[in-house]
Amino acid sequence: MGELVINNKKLIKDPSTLVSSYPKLSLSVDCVIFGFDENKLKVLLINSDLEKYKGLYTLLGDVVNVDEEIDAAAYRVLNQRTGMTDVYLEQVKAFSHPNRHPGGRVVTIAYCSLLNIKDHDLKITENDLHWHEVDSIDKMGFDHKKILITCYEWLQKMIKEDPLIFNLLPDKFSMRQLQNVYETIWDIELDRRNFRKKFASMDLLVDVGEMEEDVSHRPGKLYKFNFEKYNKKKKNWVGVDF
Amino acid sequence: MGELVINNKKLIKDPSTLVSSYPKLSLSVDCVIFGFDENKLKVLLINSDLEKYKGLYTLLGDVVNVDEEIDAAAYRVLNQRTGMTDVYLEQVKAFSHPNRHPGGRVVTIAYCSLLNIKDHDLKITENDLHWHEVDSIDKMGFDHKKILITCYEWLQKMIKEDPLIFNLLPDKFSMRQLQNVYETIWDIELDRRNFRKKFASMDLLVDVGEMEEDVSHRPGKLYKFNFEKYNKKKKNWVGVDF
DNA sequence: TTATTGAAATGTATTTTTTACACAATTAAA
DNA sequence: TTTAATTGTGTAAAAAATACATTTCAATAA
Repeated sequence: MGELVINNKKLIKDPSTLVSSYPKLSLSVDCVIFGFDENKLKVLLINSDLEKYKGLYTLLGDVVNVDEEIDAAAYRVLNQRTGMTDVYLEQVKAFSHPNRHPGGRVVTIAYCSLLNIKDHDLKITENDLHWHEVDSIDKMGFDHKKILITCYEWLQKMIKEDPLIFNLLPDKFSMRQLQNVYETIWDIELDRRNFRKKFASMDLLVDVGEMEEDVSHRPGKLYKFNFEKYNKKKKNWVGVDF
Repeated sequence: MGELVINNKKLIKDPSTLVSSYPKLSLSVDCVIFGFDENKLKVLLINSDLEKYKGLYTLLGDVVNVDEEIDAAAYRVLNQRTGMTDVYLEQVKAFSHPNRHPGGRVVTIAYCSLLNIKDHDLKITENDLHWHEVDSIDKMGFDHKKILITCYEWLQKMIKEDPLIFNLLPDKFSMRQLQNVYETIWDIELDRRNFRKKFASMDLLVDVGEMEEDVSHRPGKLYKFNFEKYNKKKKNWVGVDF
Protein backbone atom coordinates (compact mmCIF):
# COMPACT_ATOMS: atom_id res chain seq x y z
CA MET A 1 0.00 0.00 0.00
CA GLY A 2 1.45 3.34 -0.98
CA GLU A 3 2.04 5.64 1.96
CA LEU A 4 3.69 8.98 2.42
CA VAL A 5 4.44 10.71 5.69
CA ILE A 6 3.33 14.26 6.38
CA ASN A 7 3.22 15.82 9.81
CA ASN A 8 4.27 12.59 11.43
CA LYS A 9 1.26 10.78 9.97
CA LYS A 10 1.09 8.22 7.26
CA LEU A 11 -1.21 9.27 4.44
CA ILE A 12 -2.89 6.51 2.54
CA LYS A 13 -2.44 6.78 -1.21
CA ASP A 14 -4.43 3.75 -2.19
CA PRO A 15 -7.83 3.71 -0.49
CA SER A 16 -8.92 0.64 -2.46
CA THR A 17 -6.45 -1.54 -0.63
CA LEU A 18 -7.72 -0.08 2.61
CA VAL A 19 -11.37 -0.76 1.84
CA SER A 20 -10.70 -4.24 0.57
CA SER A 21 -9.22 -5.04 3.97
CA TYR A 22 -12.47 -4.07 5.70
CA PRO A 23 -14.85 -6.68 7.08
CA LYS A 24 -17.77 -7.37 4.79
CA LEU A 25 -21.38 -8.08 5.56
CA SER A 26 -24.76 -8.00 3.89
CA LEU A 27 -27.14 -5.10 3.98
CA SER A 28 -30.87 -5.17 3.44
CA VAL A 29 -33.78 -2.77 3.44
CA ASP A 30 -37.13 -3.46 5.06
CA CYS A 31 -40.19 -1.38 4.26
CA VAL A 32 -42.91 -0.71 6.77
CA ILE A 33 -45.70 0.19 4.40
CA PHE A 34 -48.60 1.81 6.19
CA GLY A 35 -52.05 2.25 4.76
CA PHE A 36 -55.32 3.50 6.21
CA ASP A 37 -58.62 1.82 5.57
CA GLU A 38 -61.87 1.17 7.44
CA ASN A 39 -60.63 3.45 10.21
CA LYS A 40 -57.67 1.22 10.86
CA LEU A 41 -53.98 1.73 10.39
CA LYS A 42 -52.72 -1.20 8.39
CA VAL A 43 -49.37 -2.49 7.32
CA LEU A 44 -48.49 -4.55 4.29
CA LEU A 45 -46.93 -7.88 5.17
CA ILE A 46 -45.91 -11.06 3.47
CA ASN A 47 -45.61 -14.63 4.67
CA SER A 48 -42.07 -15.46 5.64
CA ASP A 49 -40.37 -17.76 3.18
CA LEU A 50 -38.10 -19.17 5.86
CA GLU A 51 -39.03 -22.53 7.31
CA LYS A 52 -37.93 -21.18 10.70
CA TYR A 53 -40.59 -18.47 10.58
CA LYS A 54 -43.29 -20.58 8.97
CA GLY A 55 -46.68 -19.01 9.52
CA LEU A 56 -45.27 -15.69 10.62
CA TYR A 57 -45.47 -12.47 8.70
CA THR A 58 -42.55 -10.29 7.77
CA LEU A 59 -41.97 -6.87 6.31
CA LEU A 60 -41.25 -6.41 2.65
CA GLY A 61 -37.54 -6.28 2.19
CA ASP A 62 -34.65 -7.23 0.04
CA VAL A 63 -30.93 -7.26 0.05
CA VAL A 64 -29.04 -4.14 -1.07
CA ASN A 65 -26.92 -4.64 -4.15
CA VAL A 66 -23.33 -3.51 -4.28
CA ASP A 67 -23.42 -0.08 -5.96
CA GLU A 68 -27.05 0.47 -5.07
CA GLU A 69 -28.18 3.40 -2.91
CA ILE A 70 -30.24 2.19 0.00
CA ASP A 71 -33.04 4.61 -0.86
CA ALA A 72 -33.09 3.10 -4.34
CA ALA A 73 -33.19 -0.39 -2.90
CA ALA A 74 -36.16 0.53 -0.75
CA TYR A 75 -37.97 2.04 -3.74
CA ARG A 76 -37.20 -1.06 -5.71
CA VAL A 77 -38.76 -3.25 -3.04
CA LEU A 78 -41.79 -1.03 -2.85
CA ASN A 79 -42.21 -0.94 -6.58
CA GLN A 80 -41.57 -4.62 -7.25
CA ARG A 81 -43.89 -5.76 -4.53
CA THR A 82 -46.74 -3.32 -5.00
CA GLY A 83 -46.35 -1.99 -8.52
CA MET A 84 -46.58 1.52 -7.13
CA THR A 85 -44.45 4.56 -7.84
CA ASP A 86 -44.52 8.06 -6.38
CA VAL A 87 -45.10 6.78 -2.91
CA TYR A 88 -43.90 8.45 0.26
CA LEU A 89 -40.85 6.62 1.57
CA GLU A 90 -38.43 7.70 4.26
CA GLN A 91 -35.48 6.12 5.98
CA VAL A 92 -36.10 5.49 9.66
CA LYS A 93 -33.41 3.45 11.37
CA ALA A 94 -30.78 0.77 10.97
CA PHE A 95 -31.10 -2.50 12.90
CA SER A 96 -27.96 -4.48 13.40
CA HIS A 97 -28.23 -7.18 16.00
CA PRO A 98 -25.69 -9.80 14.91
CA ASN A 99 -28.25 -12.61 15.20
CA ARG A 100 -31.23 -10.81 13.79
CA HIS A 101 -31.09 -12.99 10.69
CA PRO A 102 -30.81 -16.74 11.26
CA GLY A 103 -28.70 -17.16 8.12
CA GLY A 104 -25.88 -14.86 9.15
CA ARG A 105 -25.00 -11.24 9.49
CA VAL A 106 -27.47 -8.97 7.76
CA VAL A 107 -27.79 -5.37 8.85
CA THR A 108 -31.04 -3.83 7.72
CA ILE A 109 -32.22 -0.29 7.17
CA ALA A 110 -35.89 0.24 7.97
CA TYR A 111 -37.98 2.51 5.79
CA CYS A 112 -41.44 3.87 6.41
CA SER A 113 -43.85 4.22 3.53
CA LEU A 114 -47.30 5.78 3.55
CA LEU A 115 -49.97 5.23 0.95
CA ASN A 116 -53.67 5.29 0.40
CA ILE A 117 -54.92 1.75 0.18
CA LYS A 118 -57.89 2.54 -2.03
CA ASP A 119 -55.92 4.63 -4.51
CA HIS A 120 -53.75 1.79 -5.65
CA ASP A 121 -54.33 -1.63 -7.04
CA LEU A 122 -51.76 -3.70 -5.29
CA LYS A 123 -50.67 -6.89 -6.95
CA ILE A 124 -51.64 -8.45 -3.70
CA THR A 125 -52.65 -11.91 -4.82
CA GLU A 126 -49.67 -12.39 -7.06
CA ASN A 127 -47.24 -11.56 -4.32
CA ASP A 128 -49.09 -13.03 -1.39
CA LEU A 129 -49.24 -9.64 0.24
CA HIS A 130 -51.79 -8.80 2.87
CA TRP A 131 -52.88 -5.73 4.77
CA HIS A 132 -52.83 -6.29 8.51
CA GLU A 133 -54.22 -4.10 11.24
CA VAL A 134 -51.23 -2.74 13.08
CA ASP A 135 -53.02 -3.17 16.40
CA SER A 136 -53.61 -6.86 15.98
CA ILE A 137 -50.22 -8.02 14.84
CA ASP A 138 -48.72 -10.46 17.24
CA LYS A 139 -45.48 -12.21 16.47
CA MET A 140 -43.44 -11.56 13.36
CA GLY A 141 -40.41 -13.12 11.75
CA PHE A 142 -36.87 -11.82 12.37
CA ASP A 143 -36.85 -8.63 14.45
CA HIS A 144 -39.61 -7.21 12.31
CA LYS A 145 -42.01 -6.63 15.18
CA LYS A 146 -39.43 -4.36 16.76
CA ILE A 147 -38.91 -2.59 13.46
CA LEU A 148 -42.65 -2.17 13.05
CA ILE A 149 -43.02 -0.67 16.51
CA THR A 150 -40.13 1.71 15.87
CA CYS A 151 -41.69 2.87 12.62
CA TYR A 152 -45.11 3.24 14.22
CA GLU A 153 -43.69 5.43 16.97
CA TRP A 154 -41.77 7.35 14.34
CA LEU A 155 -45.02 7.89 12.47
CA GLN A 156 -46.87 9.05 15.57
CA LYS A 157 -44.21 11.65 16.12
CA MET A 158 -43.77 12.74 12.52
CA ILE A 159 -47.39 13.48 11.76
CA LYS A 160 -47.16 16.23 14.35
CA GLU A 161 -44.38 17.93 12.52
CA ASP A 162 -45.16 17.43 8.87
CA PRO A 163 -48.26 16.91 6.76
CA LEU A 164 -47.32 13.31 6.06
CA ILE A 165 -50.77 12.20 6.93
CA PHE A 166 -52.23 13.17 3.58
CA ASN A 167 -50.26 10.35 2.01
CA LEU A 168 -52.58 7.97 3.83
CA LEU A 169 -55.72 9.60 2.46
CA PRO A 170 -57.25 9.78 -0.99
CA ASP A 171 -56.65 12.94 -2.98
CA LYS A 172 -60.04 14.24 -1.88
CA PHE A 173 -61.13 13.57 1.67
CA SER A 174 -63.60 14.75 4.24
CA MET A 175 -62.68 16.46 7.49
CA ARG A 176 -64.00 13.42 9.30
CA GLN A 177 -61.66 11.12 7.37
CA LEU A 178 -58.75 13.38 8.19
CA GLN A 179 -59.65 13.48 11.85
CA ASN A 180 -60.07 9.71 11.88
CA VAL A 181 -56.49 9.21 10.79
CA TYR A 182 -55.13 11.37 13.58
CA GLU A 183 -57.39 9.74 16.12
CA THR A 184 -56.41 6.27 15.02
CA ILE A 185 -52.67 6.84 14.88
CA TRP A 186 -52.57 8.65 18.21
CA ASP A 187 -55.30 6.49 19.74
CA ILE A 188 -57.11 9.48 21.20
CA GLU A 189 -60.34 11.35 20.58
CA LEU A 190 -60.32 14.90 19.32
CA ASP A 191 -62.92 17.64 19.49
CA ARG A 192 -64.48 18.00 16.07
CA ARG A 193 -64.95 21.75 16.15
CA ASN A 194 -61.48 22.50 17.42
CA PHE A 195 -60.00 20.12 14.91
CA ARG A 196 -61.70 21.94 12.05
CA LYS A 197 -60.79 25.31 13.50
CA LYS A 198 -57.12 24.36 13.63
CA PHE A 199 -57.04 23.26 10.02
CA ALA A 200 -59.04 26.31 8.99
CA SER A 201 -56.42 28.55 10.61
CA MET A 202 -53.68 26.87 8.61
CA ASP A 203 -55.51 27.68 5.41
CA LEU A 204 -54.01 24.72 3.59
CA LEU A 205 -57.14 22.73 2.82
CA VAL A 206 -59.01 23.49 -0.38
CA ASP A 207 -62.74 22.88 -0.63
CA VAL A 208 -63.05 21.02 -3.93
CA GLY A 209 -66.78 21.69 -4.14
CA GLU A 210 -67.72 18.04 -4.00
CA MET A 211 -69.44 15.94 -1.39
CA GLU A 212 -68.84 12.49 0.03
CA GLU A 213 -70.72 9.71 -1.70
CA ASP A 214 -71.89 6.31 -0.57
CA VAL A 215 -72.21 7.30 3.06
CA SER A 216 -75.37 6.44 4.92
CA HIS A 217 -75.76 9.82 6.54
CA ARG A 218 -75.38 13.46 5.67
CA PRO A 219 -72.35 13.66 3.37
CA GLY A 220 -69.49 15.97 4.21
CA LYS A 221 -67.56 18.34 1.97
CA LEU A 222 -64.44 17.07 0.31
CA TYR A 223 -61.09 18.83 0.59
CA LYS A 224 -57.66 18.62 -0.95
CA PHE A 225 -54.41 19.47 0.81
CA ASN A 226 -52.64 22.34 -0.88
CA PHE A 227 -49.14 20.89 -1.14
CA GLU A 228 -47.93 23.75 -3.34
CA LYS A 229 -48.88 26.38 -0.84
CA TYR A 230 -47.40 24.32 1.95
CA ASN A 231 -44.12 23.91 0.12
CA LYS A 232 -43.90 27.62 -0.64
CA LYS A 233 -44.08 28.69 2.95
CA LYS A 234 -43.72 25.85 5.35
CA LYS A 235 -44.28 28.38 8.11
CA ASN A 236 -48.02 27.96 7.65
CA TRP A 237 -47.86 24.51 9.14
CA VAL A 238 -48.40 25.26 12.79
CA GLY A 239 -47.87 21.68 13.66
CA VAL A 240 -50.68 19.47 14.78
CA ASP A 241 -50.68 18.74 18.45
CA PHE A 242 -54.09 18.43 19.99
CA MET B 1 -30.58 -25.73 -0.53
CA GLY B 2 -33.30 -27.55 1.38
CA GLU B 3 -36.77 -26.45 0.41
CA LEU B 4 -40.24 -27.62 1.21
CA VAL B 5 -43.45 -26.47 -0.38
CA ILE B 6 -46.38 -25.27 1.66
CA ASN B 7 -49.28 -23.30 0.26
CA ASN B 8 -47.69 -23.24 -3.15
CA LYS B 9 -44.61 -21.53 -1.76
CA LYS B 10 -41.12 -22.84 -1.27
CA LEU B 11 -39.96 -22.52 2.31
CA ILE B 12 -36.27 -22.11 2.86
CA LYS B 13 -34.84 -24.57 5.36
CA ASP B 14 -31.27 -23.37 5.28
CA PRO B 15 -31.06 -19.62 5.70
CA SER B 16 -27.27 -19.70 5.84
CA THR B 17 -27.06 -20.70 2.20
CA LEU B 18 -29.43 -17.89 1.40
CA VAL B 19 -27.45 -15.25 3.27
CA SER B 20 -24.14 -16.45 1.90
CA SER B 21 -25.53 -15.75 -1.57
CA TYR B 22 -26.21 -12.12 -0.68
CA PRO B 23 -23.98 -9.32 -1.97
CA LYS B 24 -21.47 -8.14 0.61
CA LEU B 25 -20.19 -4.70 1.38
CA SER B 26 -18.49 -2.81 4.17
CA LEU B 27 -20.25 -0.85 6.84
CA SER B 28 -18.84 1.95 8.95
CA VAL B 29 -19.99 4.31 11.65
CA ASP B 30 -19.20 8.03 11.75
CA CYS B 31 -19.67 10.05 14.89
CA VAL B 32 -20.62 13.70 14.84
CA ILE B 33 -19.43 14.66 18.31
CA PHE B 34 -20.78 18.04 19.35
CA GLY B 35 -19.47 20.10 22.21
CA PHE B 36 -20.27 23.58 23.46
CA ASP B 37 -17.60 26.02 24.55
CA GLU B 38 -17.01 29.76 24.45
CA ASN B 39 -20.56 30.22 23.22
CA LYS B 40 -19.86 28.17 20.13
CA LEU B 41 -21.15 24.83 18.99
CA LYS B 42 -18.12 22.75 18.14
CA VAL B 43 -17.51 19.40 16.56
CA LEU B 44 -14.63 17.04 17.10
CA LEU B 45 -12.73 16.30 13.90
CA ILE B 46 -9.56 14.58 12.82
CA ASN B 47 -7.26 15.10 9.88
CA SER B 48 -8.02 12.72 7.08
CA ASP B 49 -5.46 9.99 6.66
CA LEU B 50 -6.22 9.63 2.98
CA GLU B 51 -3.85 11.30 0.57
CA LYS B 52 -6.88 12.26 -1.51
CA TYR B 53 -8.31 14.32 1.31
CA LYS B 54 -5.02 15.72 2.55
CA GLY B 55 -5.57 18.81 4.66
CA LEU B 56 -9.27 18.14 5.06
CA TYR B 57 -11.00 17.18 8.26
CA THR B 58 -13.21 14.17 8.71
CA LEU B 59 -15.53 12.81 11.31
CA LEU B 60 -14.42 10.15 13.75
CA GLY B 61 -15.38 6.82 12.35
CA ASP B 62 -14.42 3.24 11.92
CA VAL B 63 -15.49 0.15 10.13
CA VAL B 64 -18.09 -2.11 11.73
CA ASN B 65 -16.85 -5.57 12.55
CA VAL B 66 -18.77 -8.64 11.59
CA ASP B 67 -20.81 -9.59 14.69
CA GLU B 68 -20.64 -6.09 16.08
CA GLU B 69 -23.76 -4.02 16.77
CA ILE B 70 -23.54 -0.66 15.07
CA ASP B 71 -24.33 1.13 18.33
CA ALA B 72 -21.43 -0.73 19.91
CA ALA B 73 -19.18 0.24 17.03
CA ALA B 74 -20.08 3.88 17.49
CA TYR B 75 -19.40 3.69 21.22
CA ARG B 76 -16.11 2.02 20.48
CA VAL B 77 -15.09 4.86 18.17
CA LEU B 78 -16.14 7.42 20.72
CA ASN B 79 -14.34 5.69 23.53
CA GLN B 80 -11.16 4.86 21.66
CA ARG B 81 -10.81 8.34 20.28
CA THR B 82 -11.79 10.38 23.30
CA GLY B 83 -11.36 8.06 26.26
CA MET B 84 -14.86 8.94 27.36
CA THR B 85 -17.69 6.72 28.50
CA ASP B 86 -21.27 7.50 29.48
CA VAL B 87 -21.68 9.92 26.66
CA TYR B 88 -24.90 10.66 24.83
CA LEU B 89 -24.88 8.91 21.48
CA GLU B 90 -27.74 8.37 19.08
CA GLN B 91 -28.09 6.92 15.62
CA VAL B 92 -29.11 9.50 13.05
CA LYS B 93 -29.02 8.26 9.49
CA ALA B 94 -27.37 5.91 7.03
CA PHE B 95 -25.47 7.32 4.06
CA SER B 96 -24.98 5.05 1.14
CA HIS B 97 -23.89 6.79 -2.02
CA PRO B 98 -21.92 4.13 -3.92
CA ASN B 99 -18.98 6.48 -4.47
CA ARG B 100 -18.95 8.13 -1.10
CA HIS B 101 -15.70 6.35 -0.24
CA PRO B 102 -12.92 6.53 -2.85
CA GLY B 103 -11.72 3.05 -1.94
CA GLY B 104 -14.93 1.21 -2.70
CA ARG B 105 -18.38 0.58 -1.35
CA VAL B 106 -18.72 1.62 2.26
CA VAL B 107 -22.13 2.39 3.66
CA THR B 108 -21.93 4.44 6.82
CA ILE B 109 -24.26 5.03 9.73
CA ALA B 110 -24.02 8.51 11.21
CA TYR B 111 -24.26 8.98 14.96
CA CYS B 112 -24.68 12.16 16.93
CA SER B 113 -22.92 12.55 20.25
CA LEU B 114 -23.24 15.40 22.73
CA LEU B 115 -20.77 16.16 25.47
CA ASN B 116 -19.51 18.92 27.67
CA ILE B 117 -16.08 19.92 26.46
CA LYS B 118 -14.82 21.14 29.82
CA ASP B 119 -15.94 18.06 31.73
CA HIS B 120 -13.68 15.71 29.91
CA ASP B 121 -10.01 15.50 29.24
CA LEU B 122 -9.88 14.38 25.67
CA LYS B 123 -6.77 12.64 24.52
CA ILE B 124 -6.69 15.31 21.90
CA THR B 125 -2.98 15.60 21.26
CA GLU B 126 -2.41 11.87 21.10
CA ASN B 127 -5.09 11.38 18.54
CA ASP B 128 -4.72 14.56 16.56
CA LEU B 129 -8.27 15.52 17.40
CA HIS B 130 -9.45 19.08 17.29
CA TRP B 131 -12.59 20.96 18.18
CA HIS B 132 -13.90 23.04 15.30
CA GLU B 133 -16.60 25.64 15.31
CA VAL B 134 -19.48 24.16 13.36
CA ASP B 135 -20.14 27.51 11.71
CA SER B 136 -16.70 27.86 10.26
CA ILE B 137 -16.19 24.43 8.78
CA ASP B 138 -15.71 24.59 5.06
CA LYS B 139 -14.84 21.50 3.08
CA MET B 140 -14.53 18.06 4.59
CA GLY B 141 -13.34 14.67 3.40
CA PHE B 142 -15.75 12.06 2.02
CA ASP B 143 -19.41 13.12 2.34
CA HIS B 144 -18.78 14.20 5.90
CA LYS B 145 -19.91 17.77 5.38
CA LYS B 146 -23.29 16.46 4.34
CA ILE B 147 -23.37 14.14 7.34
CA LEU B 148 -22.43 17.00 9.62
CA ILE B 149 -25.19 19.21 8.26
CA THR B 150 -27.72 16.39 8.63
CA CYS B 151 -26.71 15.86 12.24
CA TYR B 152 -26.76 19.57 12.97
CA GLU B 153 -30.30 19.87 11.63
CA TRP B 154 -31.24 16.77 13.57
CA LEU B 155 -29.87 18.42 16.70
CA GLN B 156 -31.74 21.66 16.09
CA LYS B 157 -34.93 19.71 15.89
CA MET B 158 -34.29 17.29 18.73
CA ILE B 159 -33.49 19.86 21.40
CA LYS B 160 -37.07 21.05 21.02
CA GLU B 161 -38.45 17.67 21.89
CA ASP B 162 -36.08 16.29 24.48
CA PRO B 163 -33.76 17.69 27.11
CA LEU B 164 -30.71 16.61 25.17
CA ILE B 165 -29.18 19.98 25.61
CA PHE B 166 -28.00 19.30 29.13
CA ASN B 167 -25.48 16.86 27.71
CA LEU B 168 -23.67 19.86 26.26
CA LEU B 169 -23.48 21.65 29.59
CA PRO B 170 -21.58 20.98 32.80
CA ASP B 171 -23.46 19.29 35.59
CA LYS B 172 -24.07 22.69 37.19
CA PHE B 173 -24.85 25.59 34.91
CA SER B 174 -26.31 29.06 34.98
CA MET B 175 -29.52 30.07 33.25
CA ARG B 176 -27.43 32.25 30.98
CA GLN B 177 -25.32 29.29 29.90
CA LEU B 178 -28.43 27.28 29.20
CA GLN B 179 -29.97 30.07 27.19
CA ASN B 180 -26.72 30.53 25.28
CA VAL B 181 -26.83 26.96 24.04
CA TYR B 182 -30.34 27.33 22.67
CA GLU B 183 -29.51 30.69 21.12
CA THR B 184 -26.40 29.34 19.50
CA ILE B 185 -27.88 26.14 18.12
CA TRP B 186 -30.99 27.86 16.80
CA ASP B 187 -29.11 31.04 15.84
CA ILE B 188 -31.75 33.27 17.36
CA GLU B 189 -32.08 35.58 20.35
CA LEU B 190 -34.46 34.78 23.15
CA ASP B 191 -36.07 36.96 25.78
CA ARG B 192 -34.32 36.30 29.04
CA ARG B 193 -37.33 36.68 31.29
CA ASN B 194 -39.59 34.50 29.21
CA PHE B 195 -36.85 31.92 28.90
CA ARG B 196 -36.55 31.70 32.68
CA LYS B 197 -40.29 31.67 33.10
CA LYS B 198 -40.64 28.71 30.76
CA PHE B 199 -38.05 26.65 32.57
CA ALA B 200 -39.52 27.68 35.92
CA SER B 201 -42.91 26.37 34.79
CA MET B 202 -41.39 23.01 33.93
CA ASP B 203 -40.03 22.72 37.44
CA LEU B 204 -37.16 20.52 36.34
CA LEU B 205 -34.21 22.72 37.25
CA VAL B 206 -32.80 22.46 40.75
CA ASP B 207 -31.08 25.42 42.36
CA VAL B 208 -27.90 23.86 43.77
CA GLY B 209 -27.27 26.84 46.05
CA GLU B 210 -24.02 27.77 44.40
CA MET B 211 -22.98 30.69 42.27
CA GLU B 212 -20.95 31.05 39.13
CA GLU B 213 -17.27 31.68 39.67
CA ASP B 214 -14.60 33.35 37.58
CA VAL B 215 -17.01 35.63 35.80
CA SER B 216 -16.22 39.32 35.58
CA HIS B 217 -19.71 40.44 36.51
CA ARG B 218 -22.42 39.55 38.94
CA PRO B 219 -22.39 35.76 39.17
CA GLY B 220 -25.57 33.85 38.49
CA LYS B 221 -27.08 30.98 40.38
CA LEU B 222 -26.17 27.47 39.32
CA TYR B 223 -28.74 24.83 38.51
CA LYS B 224 -28.86 21.12 37.82
CA PHE B 225 -31.33 19.40 35.54
CA ASN B 226 -33.46 16.91 37.43
CA PHE B 227 -33.15 13.90 35.12
CA GLU B 228 -34.87 11.60 37.61
CA LYS B 229 -37.95 13.73 37.81
CA TYR B 230 -37.97 14.11 34.06
CA ASN B 231 -37.74 10.39 33.50
CA LYS B 232 -40.54 9.70 35.96
CA LYS B 233 -43.04 11.85 34.22
CA LYS B 234 -41.92 12.96 30.82
CA LYS B 235 -45.14 14.92 30.62
CA ASN B 236 -43.47 17.76 32.48
CA TRP B 237 -41.35 18.54 29.47
CA VAL B 238 -43.53 21.00 27.67
CA GLY B 239 -41.13 21.11 24.83
CA VAL B 240 -38.96 24.11 24.18
CA ASP B 241 -40.07 26.21 21.30
CA PHE B 242 -39.48 29.89 21.77
C1' DT C 1 -12.93 54.09 48.62
C1' DT C 2 -15.75 55.24 45.23
C1' DA C 3 -17.70 55.20 40.74
C1' DT C 4 -18.56 52.56 36.75
C1' DT C 5 -19.68 48.56 34.21
C1' DG C 6 -22.10 44.46 32.99
C1' DA C 7 -24.99 41.00 33.82
C1' DA C 8 -28.53 38.97 37.15
C1' DA C 9 -33.03 38.89 39.05
C1' DT C 10 -37.67 39.88 38.81
C1' DG C 11 -43.48 40.96 37.37
C1' DT C 12 -47.26 42.58 34.78
C1' DA C 13 -50.24 43.72 31.11
C1' DT C 14 -51.44 42.29 26.36
C1' DT C 15 -52.08 39.18 22.84
C1' DT C 16 -52.58 34.73 21.10
C1' DT C 17 -53.79 30.09 21.42
C1' DT C 18 -56.22 26.40 23.33
C1' DT C 19 -60.00 24.43 25.29
C1' DA C 20 -64.79 23.28 26.45
C1' DC C 21 -69.12 22.97 24.93
C1' DA C 22 -74.69 22.71 22.12
C1' DC C 23 -77.88 23.11 18.54
C1' DA C 24 -79.81 23.41 13.92
C1' DA C 25 -79.38 21.43 9.14
C1' DT C 26 -78.92 17.58 6.02
C1' DT C 27 -79.14 13.05 4.12
C1' DA C 28 -80.20 8.06 4.12
C1' DA C 29 -82.77 4.49 5.79
C1' DA C 30 -86.66 2.56 8.11
C1' DT D 1 -92.80 10.93 7.30
C1' DT D 2 -90.22 9.75 11.00
C1' DT D 3 -85.86 8.33 12.90
C1' DA D 4 -80.98 8.02 13.19
C1' DA D 5 -76.59 9.50 12.21
C1' DT D 6 -73.45 12.94 11.02
C1' DT D 7 -72.36 17.56 9.23
C1' DG D 8 -71.63 22.39 10.04
C1' DT D 9 -71.00 26.21 12.94
C1' DG D 10 -69.53 30.18 17.29
C1' DT D 11 -68.47 31.91 21.71
C1' DA D 12 -66.76 32.33 26.24
C1' DA D 13 -63.15 30.99 29.46
C1' DA D 14 -58.62 29.45 30.48
C1' DA D 15 -53.96 28.92 29.47
C1' DA D 16 -49.83 30.10 27.17
C1' DA D 17 -46.87 33.22 24.82
C1' DT D 18 -45.18 37.64 24.28
C1' DA D 19 -43.37 42.31 25.05
C1' DC D 20 -41.09 45.07 28.00
C1' DA D 21 -37.86 48.22 32.39
C1' DT D 22 -35.92 48.67 36.83
C1' DT D 23 -33.31 47.33 40.69
C1' DT D 24 -29.52 44.39 42.61
C1' DC D 25 -25.16 42.59 42.85
C1' DA D 26 -20.27 41.75 42.15
C1' DA D 27 -16.05 42.95 39.74
C1' DT D 28 -13.14 46.25 37.87
C1' DA D 29 -11.25 50.74 37.05
C1' DA D 30 -10.46 55.25 38.64
